Amino acid sequence: MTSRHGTRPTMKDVAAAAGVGLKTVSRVVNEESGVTAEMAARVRAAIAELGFRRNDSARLLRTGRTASIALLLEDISDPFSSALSRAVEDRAAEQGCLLFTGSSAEDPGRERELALAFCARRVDGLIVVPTGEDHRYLLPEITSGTPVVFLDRPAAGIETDTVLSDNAGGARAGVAHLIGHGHRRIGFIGDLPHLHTCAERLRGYREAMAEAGLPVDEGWTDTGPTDPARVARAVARLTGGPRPVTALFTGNNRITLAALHHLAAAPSRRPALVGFDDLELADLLTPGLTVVAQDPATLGTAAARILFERLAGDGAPPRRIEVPTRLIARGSGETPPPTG
Amino acid sequence: MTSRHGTRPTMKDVAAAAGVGLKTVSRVVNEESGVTAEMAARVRAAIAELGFRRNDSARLLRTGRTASIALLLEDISDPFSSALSRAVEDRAAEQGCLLFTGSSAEDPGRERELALAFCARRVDGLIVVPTGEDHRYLLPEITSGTPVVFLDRPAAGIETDTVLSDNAGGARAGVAHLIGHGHRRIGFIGDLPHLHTCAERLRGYREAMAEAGLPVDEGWTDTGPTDPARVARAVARLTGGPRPVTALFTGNNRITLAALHHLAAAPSRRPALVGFDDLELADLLTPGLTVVAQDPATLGTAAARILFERLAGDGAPPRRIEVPTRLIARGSGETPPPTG
DNA sequence: CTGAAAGCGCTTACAG
DNA sequence: CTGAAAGCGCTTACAG
Repeated sequence: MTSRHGTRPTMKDVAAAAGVGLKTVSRVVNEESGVTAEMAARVRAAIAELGFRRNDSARLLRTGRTASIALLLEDISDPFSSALSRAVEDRAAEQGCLLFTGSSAEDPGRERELALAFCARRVDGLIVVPTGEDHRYLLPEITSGTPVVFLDRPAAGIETDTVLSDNAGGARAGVAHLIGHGHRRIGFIGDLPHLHTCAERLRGYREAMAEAGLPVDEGWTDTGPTDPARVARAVARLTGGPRPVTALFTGNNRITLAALHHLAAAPSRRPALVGFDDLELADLLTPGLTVVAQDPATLGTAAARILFERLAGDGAPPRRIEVPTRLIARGSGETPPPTG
Repeated sequence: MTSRHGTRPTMKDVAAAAGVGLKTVSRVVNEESGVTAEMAARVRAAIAELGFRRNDSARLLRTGRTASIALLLEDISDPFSSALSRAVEDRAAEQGCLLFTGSSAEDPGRERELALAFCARRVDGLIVVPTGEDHRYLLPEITSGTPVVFLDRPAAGIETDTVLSDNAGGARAGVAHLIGHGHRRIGFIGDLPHLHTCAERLRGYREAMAEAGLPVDEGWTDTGPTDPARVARAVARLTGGPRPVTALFTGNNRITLAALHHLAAAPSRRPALVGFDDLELADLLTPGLTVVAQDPATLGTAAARILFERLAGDGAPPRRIEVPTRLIARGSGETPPPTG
């Protein structure tokens, strides 16, 4: 191997070393037929001697594809996001595609910047867990032929393929579960109300209450930033006072976490609790945490499948897929309200 | 915007539309100086009209960089991996680099395939959490000028930059903590013993025992695949029989998890427990889980920093960085052994 | 200030 | 079977 540090041999170098034409090298590298054994051997020897490895970026420029897709998440370090990521990666690998990942950190400006950077690289397709409230900036990219699939939340301002959890249905089932265990005064703590997921889960809460003929007190719902202190205040407010709620529905994993921490620190009588999103040690808590679990593997797989169908030429109108959630009863949602 | 579906305008198209030379378009797009305001305006109008967006992949082919790095993990959906990923992504973003991520799924063949695929794309650099036992396949890539940093575990067969947790020191501190609380018979359950992390943590265990003058019984250490059933058997064996251990040190997050599940199901007297790696709800368990926590943010940041220093021309000999761990006492590691 | 030519490392389309 | 030419979309180096 005679490659100098920092200088990679090219097909041209291989061709010169083997004393053949460039195209013959290309044929051998790509295992195309129609090269005599003797020629192929000479080329292979030169490849080994020079330590040649094809530059796929150059190859793909000519080909017109990049054999890569991008996944834009809120935060890759969040368990839900990383589970999505693994599912998307596995589908991409099946298609011979590499995966870019990026975290918007809930910043719409960063989301836009990253999405456009991926498009500028000409990724074959883009999957976005959106944060921003206006995605029209992606319209030119989509029109130009870069398929975009929205995941977990719908796009705002454009019609595109979308894969969502059954947020309203899941929340409805979770709240109905609490009602089924005798609760009448149930609180809802969510994150930012303008986010689709929060709005839908709140809708599910209201539907379950309405279906059971239960009134919803003005003060029983509390939405705002996912800040532990704010969630703690909300829990304290809803479960305190003269007529406290007897059960809580928490709108996502981080809110559930913050609520659990607050409740653990305040050893007064605990409300029943059902949380949206599963947590890793949920079954080992005392009581076990009852959750409405999302299915990130199915969500990610569905988004990737649609993307690759679009890449294969599927030109049907935008699709919207809703993935079911699953109620997992473990104890915290099955405690009855205090008698009297 | 007149771009037809699937056909993107190029600089050539813009040049033709604006009636200027290609290089003038390039100058405007790259905000180079030396273009008259009138020319620039004409170009900008054409860009807007055609919906032109520079193809960065083509640009980077000419430039010789790809402004992308790759992070090869064991499994992006693992919390430790995804935390590393976020840290690396943030450092990459500071450098204007996009990030490829890939999961080897503990398959050395897959690791090799992915690593070489990233190199074939000519990523500017590669960070690898290795699974395989021989990394000499990366030697030609490194020689050719692609810097590689190993993270969490060292490379086998090549000298490269490496960023590790203080595995032995962390385990030693965890086991010493148990000894400090009166335990004399302490078990160690790890994953595959040929993995550097497992070997080092086992070494730390032995050192702590030796430092305290305590013998280590042959049967007190148990290593093998991270399979919940195997871990459960190990826990049952170590904590059962006529002379059970009174405390356990578990070698990583998944083993701790499996051990906790087994102990929760077997309501006999619980051994004291310290686990390597922190878990999200660890503080809410009863008792709280005492852990030796790694610092994935610092690990990922350190690996990325070294990589970018190499890219900036640092030619010093390979470095090895060790990141400290932190003992977090929460209850499970502070229970004394049964008296008598 | 402006632009035609050559080239990044490959593949495509086409002759011999 | 083999290879010279042209081109992917851009930048670099160099004239005008």
